Amino acid sequence: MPTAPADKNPRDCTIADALDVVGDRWSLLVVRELFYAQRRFTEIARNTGAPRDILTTRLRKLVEHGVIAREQYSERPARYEYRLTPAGRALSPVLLTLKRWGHEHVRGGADPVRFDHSCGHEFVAGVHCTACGDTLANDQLTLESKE
Amino acid sequence: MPTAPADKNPRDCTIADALDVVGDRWSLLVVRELFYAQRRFTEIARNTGAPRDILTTRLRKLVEHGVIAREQYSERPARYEYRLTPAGRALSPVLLTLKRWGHEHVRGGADPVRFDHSCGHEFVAGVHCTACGDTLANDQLTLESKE
DNA sequence: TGCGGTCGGTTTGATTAACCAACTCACTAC
DNA sequence: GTAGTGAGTTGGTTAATCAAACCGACCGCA
Repeated sequence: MPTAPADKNPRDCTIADALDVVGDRWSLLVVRELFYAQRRFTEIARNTGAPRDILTTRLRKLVEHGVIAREQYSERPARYEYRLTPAGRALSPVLLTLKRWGHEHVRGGADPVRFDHSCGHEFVAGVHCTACGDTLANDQLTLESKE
Repeated sequence: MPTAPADKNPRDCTIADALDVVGDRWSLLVVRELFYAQRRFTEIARNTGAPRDILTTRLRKLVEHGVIAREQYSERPARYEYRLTPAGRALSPVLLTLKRWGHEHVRGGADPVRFDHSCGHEFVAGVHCTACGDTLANDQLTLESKE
């Protein structure tokens, strides 16, 4: 990866922007559950392990940032479920690259959860340049900070 | 955040494993700085905005998990710097997908930091299946949980 | 010999957030 | 009418966070 000039204040950076929204212990696990089509508060709480009050604040924050949407599925009693918005669905590359990293560099052995790709093989995420299609290798990126 | 709340992670999942290591507000920003070759405590503190004491605990945790290494670069006075290990370098796909998401779904407008790929175009990260090479599209993944 | 500055932290003390258990409210089903 | 469920709230406690000050070992300069 590229090198950057030493600035004096925290960087103006879209990685930081992304982390402001999903850079805590629970948010990405909530998004994971919604990818698994677990849309209900209680299911999400159970599958993530997040305390219920924290989950409440995280869900609100994610709704506020347009990552998920809260929809009523029952009038009486009032019951709600959560769904990914397009912005939320766009997080799949982040989850898939994290999954691979967690598998290869945190946990050894077999991954307890496998995704199969429509090509017939297990899905393992790789990253490529959307312009030329080449898989990313070391030292191929140059920083172009804009003034 | 440092301590994972007593094994409350009901889903056995390598995404959660990854987040146990880098799923807090500062860790990925630290890794970002190391990608930018900012290796010193003071530089990392300045460029991330992390409080110095928090940075101390995060750096120790990342060393502990093998993401970064602490190396002495001066005997007297004793001075240290941090470097990415191969595991740390393997986080680039996570940072690049987060960067794209932050740009497209959190901040509008131009990305303040651009990477240029060796192909001559701006680098925008895409995700593909490492088996067949196809770019990921919706509804191509099937869950294969193993019991 | 003294003065200012750097580096890599640690300490302090106040604020904030996370956590957990128990509780509510509005129902449904028995 | 008792039990259970879903989606949260509430209260009390612990733990993490933060900004700012402090520290020790140097280094450069005069």
